[in-house]
Formats: sequence, structure tokens, C-alpha cells
Amino acid sequence: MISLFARKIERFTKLPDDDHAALEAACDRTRRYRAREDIIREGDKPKSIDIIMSGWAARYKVIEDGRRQIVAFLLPGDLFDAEAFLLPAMDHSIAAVTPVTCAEIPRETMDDILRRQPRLAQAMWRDTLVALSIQREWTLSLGQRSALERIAQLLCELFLRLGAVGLTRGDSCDFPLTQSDLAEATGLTSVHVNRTLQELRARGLVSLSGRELTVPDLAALKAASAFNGNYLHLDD
Amino acid sequence: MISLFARKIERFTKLPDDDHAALEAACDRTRRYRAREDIIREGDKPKSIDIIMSGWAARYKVIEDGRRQIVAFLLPGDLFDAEAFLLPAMDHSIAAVTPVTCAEIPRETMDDILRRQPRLAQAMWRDTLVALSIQREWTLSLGQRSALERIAQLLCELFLRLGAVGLTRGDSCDFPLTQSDLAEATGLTSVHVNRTLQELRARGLVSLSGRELTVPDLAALKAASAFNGNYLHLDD
DNA sequence: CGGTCCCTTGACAGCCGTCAACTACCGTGG
DNA sequence: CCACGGTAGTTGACGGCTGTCAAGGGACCG
Repeated sequence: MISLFARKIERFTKLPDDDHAALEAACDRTRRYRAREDIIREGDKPKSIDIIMSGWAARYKVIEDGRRQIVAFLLPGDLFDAEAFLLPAMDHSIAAVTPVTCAEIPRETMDDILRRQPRLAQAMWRDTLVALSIQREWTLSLGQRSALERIAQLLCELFLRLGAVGLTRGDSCDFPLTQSDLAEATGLTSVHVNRTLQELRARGLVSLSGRELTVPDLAALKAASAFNGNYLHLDD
Repeated sequence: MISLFARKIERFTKLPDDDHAALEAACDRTRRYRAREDIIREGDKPKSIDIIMSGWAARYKVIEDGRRQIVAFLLPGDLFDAEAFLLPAMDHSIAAVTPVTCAEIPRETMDDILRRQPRLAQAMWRDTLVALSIQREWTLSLGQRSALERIAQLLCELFLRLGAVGLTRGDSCDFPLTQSDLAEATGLTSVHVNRTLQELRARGLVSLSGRELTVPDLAALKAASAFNGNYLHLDD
């Protein structure tokens, strides 16, 4: 059941069988969320650590006057709420983008894992470090890249991350984000995202319609965004 | 010697004495860097995990055409290079802003800590989660805040983080960043940072001269940047 | 006293935001 | 069947925040 997550963290170190068993046993329940439903809100103190089994979600932060920023996308296989386990309370919110199914690891189980499965705990810590690396790249993007580069960069990232968990079909993949979602993630307005997507299409870099993204020439899209995939830590 | 770091991670859970001893024993050497010297470069695979004992450093990323973004500041008590321990190679660089002194934990010692001191490992993981939370706030800032808000926000953050490790004096603190540093951290140009600082001074929100920052009214500065300090996880 | 780094200032331009209206699509229900 | 409403996408006109370019000033230092 937790195969996607296991596969992801085993990119670095193969886990022994008892860690697999512990992880398998830890995910005792699943939970479903509707599209656009909040999964956790800022200030909450959730009782479990979740792994996304299917669907897309978005971490977002709001400023009191209503401005809103998506700070990360969560894809199948991604672990989240480790922060809720180790920190006092959530400092941001998470919303489902599509219908989402999660596997839940209860807090008490996490306590056991930390004490008794150090390799598994280490793999989870490493997962946090990859998330941090991605967050740094978003900081770079928002600080330095133009609108076109930012959007191209984000599309590259999502395409590669989906590919890493086997969710691409050739040069295409599902793409449930609206232009407003893209705008909130890139710090642009949806109007400007719209114009920029037209530019990307005009250059033949992407085709994006009917909830499907096609990237005919990934190298070209990378070049357009000055993409450097090291930050994803997908290889080796 | 590692007191600042221990104090920082014990905000959440008191560590037992043997963890203290393990941490103390782990930091067997210190190393010094000159101001503006690179401490680690992208692609490196350092042999130790470092804790800053004194001075300021900056994590930064570059795009191949030369654009440069500071993605985090590292202050005394901060742990860094955990990513270098758990991930294949550095995906960014770190440079000293001032002269810096670091305590070094060798990789082999870290292996031992993970196996034998689960509470200490957990505290370090938590430290990574706080860094991730800060990185999310930077993403929010760059995506949504105006130039004035971004700079005010950053000044608030640095002032509070310095205060948490006892490095403020009343409403003042050392402030070694140049306007170019601020520009690279906020995604602005140094010209615009200059004008914006003048605006902040004109409003009486900060005074910044001779490497010293004074914040006469922290609440006012927070208000000017729509600051919400939850993300720092400094209390409780 | 020349050099370098940092800060400051002015004029101008451009990327992207704001505002507003319009189209397309789709599911619901009369 | 068509009216209806809501969401998503599109387009145009205009404005402003911030960048670019260029020059100059002040402080520190060898």
C-alpha cells in the first residue's frame, strides 16, 4: 500500500525487510478528501503523519489581508505532516487539488519508528531534506526568474517528479492545476499566467489542455527556464 | 562549546544528559572562515556536519547566467550540512558573510548519533523542519509581499532569531549585511533596496547604520510587513 | 592619495498587475 | 430542450512597482 513512498525513499538506501514491515504496519488506515477540500489548516495539531496515495495537494500560506501563496505541491508518494509531529502546530495549510487518498501513520507509531527503526527515521529525515531543497529552488525561482521561466521551471519540476513515481505516459501526464493555481504558486496573477502559457505554447514548448500536459521536448523546456534538476535529488 | 545549538533544539524537548555528552563529544574540532569566503560549494560532498559558533553565513543558489539568490541566512547556533550528510551532494553553496567559526561533527559520529541517540537525531530532524518552515515563509514573501514588506519581514526575522540565541542588546543588534546582500535575499536590486530602506527609516521603523540595526518599535515593524512569527517556532 | 567597496541619486523603461468584459464549457434543473 | 449559474480561460487598455543604466559621494585602507 505504501509502495510509492517506499520506492521514493529507497532511491538512496535500500531498507531492510523489517523496516518495510514496520512501514507497512504503520499505515493502518486511509482517508479520502474531496477536491479543493482543506486537509489541514494552520494552527492544527494533526494526530497522524500522512502519505499521499493518489491525487494532488498543495501547501499554502495566507497573509491576513487575503493574499495567498502556494508554497509546494504534494504528489503521490509524498510524506507530509512530519512537521506536525515534531513541531507544536501547523504554520500553514494543505488543501486537496484533486480528490486525494492518504495513508495515515498515527503519532504513537511514529514514536516507535523513531526509537526502533533508525534507518527508516533517517529515510524520513532525508525526505524532509529533499523537500527543503525543493523549497530553496522555489525561493530562487520567485526571486530571480521571469514569469516565463518560473512557469516553465514549475512544469519541468512537476513532470520530473511525476515521472519518478511512474505517473507520466511518454511525454504526457495528468495536469489538474488551473491557471489560478499556477498563479498562486508562481507569485503571478492568473491573467499573466494565461498570457505566459500562450507564449509557451506558441514556442512549442508545452501543450496544455483538458487536464493534460504534454512536453514534446523536455530539454527545450529546461533550457527555457534555466533548469538545473540537481535540487530534486532524483538520481543515484 | 555547542551550547547555542543545544539551547536552540531544547526549546521543544529537554535532552537527557547522555545526549548532551554525545553532542559535546561529537564536536571535536572547530574551523574558521574569512568574511565572504565560500564554506561549501554546490556539488561538494563535505565530510562533516557543521554548527555555527559565531558569525553569519548565507546559503545561496546561482543560475548559470550569473543570477544569484540568497535563500537563507545562517546565524550562531544554526546547524547546517545535514543535507550533505543524507543527500548525495550539495545542491547549493554557503558563503561566510562575516568571519565565521564552526564546530564540526564528523560523518562517522553522525552515523553513531542516528543509531544510538534517537532523541538527538529527532531534535536535528526537527531543526530541519524549522528550516523548511522558514524557507516556506521566504517563498511567501517573494511571491506576495512588496519590496517594503519583504525587507521589513526579513529584518523582523533576523532580529527575532538573533534574540532567541541572546545576540540582541535591547532593541539593537549587529547587522553585517550590505544592501547588496539584502537585495540578493529579497529578489530586489540593491538600488531598490536602498530606496526602500530610506522609506523604512523615514517612517521611523528601523535605523540601520554602521553595521548596527535598531528596531525602536518591533510591533510597528511587524505590522508594516504583515509579519506572523509562527513560522519561526521560537516559543514553547 | 589612489583604489575599492558601499551607499545614494536621477531619468527612464519594462514587466507584470489591475480592472473589466467577454467566451467557453459543463452540470443542473425547469 | 433550453435556461441558468458557476468555474475556467481569454483579451484589451492602462498603470505602477521595480529594474536598468549611469554617475557621483563617502569611508576605509594600503
